[in-house]
Amino acid sequence: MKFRLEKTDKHTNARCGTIFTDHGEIETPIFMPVGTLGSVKALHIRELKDDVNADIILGNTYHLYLRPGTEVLEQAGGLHKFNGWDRPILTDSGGFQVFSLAENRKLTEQGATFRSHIDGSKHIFTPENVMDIQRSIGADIIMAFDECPPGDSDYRYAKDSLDLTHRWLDRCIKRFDQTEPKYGYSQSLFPIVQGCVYKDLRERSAEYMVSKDRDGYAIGGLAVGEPTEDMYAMIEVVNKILPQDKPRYLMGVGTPVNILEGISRGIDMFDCVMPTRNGRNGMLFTSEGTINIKNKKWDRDFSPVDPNGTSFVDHEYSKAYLRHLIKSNELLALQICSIHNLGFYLWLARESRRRIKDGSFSAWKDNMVKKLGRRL
RNA sequence: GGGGAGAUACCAAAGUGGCCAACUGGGGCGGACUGUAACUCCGCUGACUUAUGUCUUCGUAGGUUCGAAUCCUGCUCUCCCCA
Repeated sequence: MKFRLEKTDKHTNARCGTIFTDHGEIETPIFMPVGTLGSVKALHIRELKDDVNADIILGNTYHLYLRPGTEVLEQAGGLHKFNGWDRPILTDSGGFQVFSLAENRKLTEQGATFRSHIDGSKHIFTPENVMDIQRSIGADIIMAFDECPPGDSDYRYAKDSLDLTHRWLDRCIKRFDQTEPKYGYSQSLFPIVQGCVYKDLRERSAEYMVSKDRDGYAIGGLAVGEPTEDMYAMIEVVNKILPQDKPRYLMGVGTPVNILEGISRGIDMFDCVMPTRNGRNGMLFTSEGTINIKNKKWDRDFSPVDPNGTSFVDHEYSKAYLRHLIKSNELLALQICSIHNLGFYLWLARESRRRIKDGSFSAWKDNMVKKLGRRL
């Protein structure tokens, strides 16, 4: 995997570039739809490609390991062959799942033990087996196994957690570098900067990650309960240290405003469940603000779902019809909402890229941030 | 014609003397959701009120009782079975 930095904004730290993988190019800034179980919920690959126009999607180590399991994935020839997606894939390591399944987890130096949410069976993740599993899944970009502490962790906990994440990273890298890809194309391992909301920890973590000289770097442990301003501050702290010539991935973030603020602070890659999950729950993101399509006020609004939208669902369906579908529990509603939201997120990333290129990003972004926070 | 059962809030359905403005579903209204255990979760849903509270409700008209959705009587309506 290679990254080419193409332009940096004059007024902000925003930048654009291209990531080259064996499954194709990714133009940054980019938003990556989340496809936890090997599928972006409610969408066909055709819609992802032709309508949403996603360059890369995510998969999740934790979920895919539990089901269908690495044997099936290996027999299939990797996740790309299994799900038919021939563009790049990134897999998360499962570190976040260990955090979000807090009741069942147990962290030790060796790794994390947890119980399957499917059948209650006991499992262990270690830096080594998480690398092996991600080799079997075969994503183009794979993530280090980290601990993701809660946003309100105290300094002591944050520091111990960070040290553990760093020791685990060394083991991840060792195992990764000792093993080969299984399907004939290359994979890249991204370390994950942690450190909660503590500046010195974040700086130390970023410096440690950079010393490992990998193809790209992720910032994790943000948008996990800490104030938004703290999140922005941490991004700034970390991005001062991360190298210019490598992509930076802000994990799990976020709202459209979060993404614009992230871009203007030098983030290149984002992922978030928000467009799909919130979409399935009736929340639509538009360039004018946020809509709860379930609200009664839309029941006779026959205007298009989003007149400014880029996907066909935005023009083919009306708000009133979409409201009717979601109130009636029709599956089509989930599809329309998900396509719309992903289309919007991808548009937001592409428009940012275009604006960075032509020099109009800063003013446009300030104006967009004002509009995007609105509730319609 | 004979026999039986029942009428409770938007719908369905508990409740058979005080803890009942009334369980529980559904529907309705609103909210939440940030590296997806999520077509999920959480509120509200008689009226007025921020709330305490006050007022009006369990087919209908009376009655018994300190007290009635609950007991008694009349009326109205609905359903089932047999002819």
